Amino acid sequence: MLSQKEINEIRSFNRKYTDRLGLLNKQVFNTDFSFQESRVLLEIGSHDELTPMEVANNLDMDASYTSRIINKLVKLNLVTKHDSKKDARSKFLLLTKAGQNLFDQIDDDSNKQIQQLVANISVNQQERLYKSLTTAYDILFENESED
Amino acid sequence: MLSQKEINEIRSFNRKYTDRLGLLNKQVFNTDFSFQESRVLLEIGSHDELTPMEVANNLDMDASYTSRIINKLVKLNLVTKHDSKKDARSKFLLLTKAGQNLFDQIDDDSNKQIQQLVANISVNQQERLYKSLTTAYDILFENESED
DNA sequence: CTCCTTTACTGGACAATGTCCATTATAGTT
DNA sequence: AACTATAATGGACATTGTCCAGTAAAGGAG
Repeated sequence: MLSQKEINEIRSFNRKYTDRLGLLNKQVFNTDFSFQESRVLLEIGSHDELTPMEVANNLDMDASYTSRIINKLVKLNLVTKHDSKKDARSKFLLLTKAGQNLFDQIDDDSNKQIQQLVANISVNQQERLYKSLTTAYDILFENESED
Repeated sequence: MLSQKEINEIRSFNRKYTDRLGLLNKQVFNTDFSFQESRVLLEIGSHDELTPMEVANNLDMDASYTSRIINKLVKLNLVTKHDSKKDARSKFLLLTKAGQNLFDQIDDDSNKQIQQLVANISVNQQERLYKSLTTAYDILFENESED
């Protein structure tokens, strides 16, 4: 059982860590696309041939909202919809060349975000941070299915 | 220097950890108040006699938006404004009794959120998680001023 | 096949959240 | 007194997110 003091320290970590990531988000990401648009695009690019519904589920977003975002990405020629042969209600989604380029750029920016996060600490401390976070990851998420 | 693989693992931790906290937020918190309202109330309750501007700065929120939230809390009788004797432009803020009650409740809920986070892992693993996160905290934030 | 229920996707309407700019009043400086 | 800066706030608006209902197809059960 965690003590109240330990719980408070974890809460403190959560607050400062999410604040820091939020700040870096604002600094690092291309302002032409909203955070959610980027998330959807990343999701589509990371798992070929997802359906809109799968995107909504994976990102825990409202189906209608997701649909609108996807349609916006389609209008911007970043994503294409294709008819499923198995289920005529479903579409599956692919990135266009431009979508792939944007994907690569967002991916780069995400790397930059981590580099910024550790920019002011020594290489040794970076290694320690990495180990701490992956330990936490393993404890919290190792017995789960997928990203 | 972190390798690309290490950066990806940290990104993966960030994604899953913030997702998890977000989910727990939704489950745990009293729906009568928005997340930002709760943040403002917690901030006012944690540091007596803040001014609206200080709240906005501490939480990195727009001054106008903060002002509106504070005024809503005042209308709900959770917060009172008092004239500053040093600066007639400023007010300072205090929780009412009801505000203090809500503060305590949100504080409880925040503790519950952490308890949920670790509900399915062994006491040993909880200790390891605690150590990992506080190590990360120290590396990232130990040479800073204040919460 | 027909009826019934469920699922995928979407649009309309709206609610909540957040941003930008201007205004008022006071402070602080010269 | 004149000028500049700051605190607080309201108006207008943009963005983000939610809810509900409708359409079309799938997947049964009989």
